[in-house]
Amino acid sequence: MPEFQTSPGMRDILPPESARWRRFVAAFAETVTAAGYGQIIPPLLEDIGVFHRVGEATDIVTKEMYDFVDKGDRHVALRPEQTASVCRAFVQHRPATPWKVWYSGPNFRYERPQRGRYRQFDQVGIEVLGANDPYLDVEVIALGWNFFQRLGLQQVHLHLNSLGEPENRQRFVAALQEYFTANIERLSDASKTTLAKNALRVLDSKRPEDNDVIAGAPKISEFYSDDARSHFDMVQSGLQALNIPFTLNEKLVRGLDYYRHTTFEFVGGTLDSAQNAIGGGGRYDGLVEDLGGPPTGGIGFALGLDRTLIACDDEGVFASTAANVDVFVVDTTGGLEALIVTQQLREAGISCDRSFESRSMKSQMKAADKSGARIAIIIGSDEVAAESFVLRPLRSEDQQVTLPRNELMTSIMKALS
RNA sequence: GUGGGCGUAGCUCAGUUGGUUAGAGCGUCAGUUUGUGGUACUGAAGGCCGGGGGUUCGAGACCCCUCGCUCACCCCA
Repeated sequence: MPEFQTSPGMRDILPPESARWRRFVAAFAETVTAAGYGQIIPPLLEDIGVFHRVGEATDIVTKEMYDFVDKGDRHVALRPEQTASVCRAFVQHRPATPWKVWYSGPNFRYERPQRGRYRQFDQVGIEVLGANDPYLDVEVIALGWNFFQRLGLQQVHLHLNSLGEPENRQRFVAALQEYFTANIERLSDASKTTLAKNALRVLDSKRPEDNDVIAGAPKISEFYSDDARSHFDMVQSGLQALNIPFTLNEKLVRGLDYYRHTTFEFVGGTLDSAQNAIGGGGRYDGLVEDLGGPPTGGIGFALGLDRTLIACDDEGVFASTAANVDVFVVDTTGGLEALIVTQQLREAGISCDRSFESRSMKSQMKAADKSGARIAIIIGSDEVAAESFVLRPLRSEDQQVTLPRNELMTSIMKALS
């Protein structure tokens, strides 16, 4: 074991996996920029109040934040998620609405790591601020859906719920509180603790002994106002119009307190572990106001990179690919020829690589093969003397040819085209 | 934070009831006469057996502690 290793829950993303990450983010960026979303790059660090304001009763904010006091006595925290930062940015800069943005990058939560759950984990996501149209909810969900399709995922399930308006939600929570309190002896010990903090979250319990009690609990749908119900109806009919399948799930309460109306979660079909939620989001009207801004509707989602890639692996799609170059330069005269030729090729926009440390030709040819290059340029003492070079195809049966050095660039361009 | 499993070469793993210089495959590097890859053969490098302490004549194997990974709870992406 080396003396130093990555901190728990944090890891190095090495090639070729890192290239896959880049392609993932690029695919996401293309999907959402094509829908009019611009990128926001918020800081990793925020005043801790930004996060406190949005989730007083959640573990994410109360127990899992990486927070510290900086040299200027500011109490700051590494962001545990990006929605709060986006809303803070909205309040700070007051862009024209509707403000449609996307982001990608790492977030930090101090949790016990396990597969698909890391202390530093990457998410991509979108947020829209300043519009309440239920069809916007549908657009947002559809963009997430489209992205999964684009990756090639076939077994993603969309779970959908509505938490109604704040007042509906409050009455619902009160009813839950009353119900669970009346049945408290039937709850698991862990759920009793949860109940004391947040009755809503008891619905999330995965402990089998809680199943019966939860099944008999009040339903949020019994508490919807007319507006909440019609908003939700429009979301559902919009999804149906787009042929996006979904499952209504009244137990879907989400982890953060700021959600109103529509909430949804994307679940990987092949993942049966506890980390099967690959993405989720919802409407959070009121969050901007909590951060000191005007009343502003908002909706968005975040997708976990790791979990989505795990789902990709399980389905055998969006595979990791090795970095390849087009040309490999073999130089047995000491390396200066390779130095010059690779420079020329790169200036011409042709990807190429070479060996170092004057290895044997055989060794360099092996490296050429492994590099994925389609052609090798071979330069030995004969070629230097004759001002020529050997162009050897590596992926076809074609014979290698010896050509004058001044035809190097044109012949390679031709061979690659 | 709570509980279970695991921790041997870069990677995947073997290591018999504790017994002498710790093994394999893959990978890496080098060779298989003359300047040429993918196959084959040969060889080499590479391990304080996660770390610390203990039991023992003797520990990779047993015990304790610790660190890390992993699974479940919890939480959530």
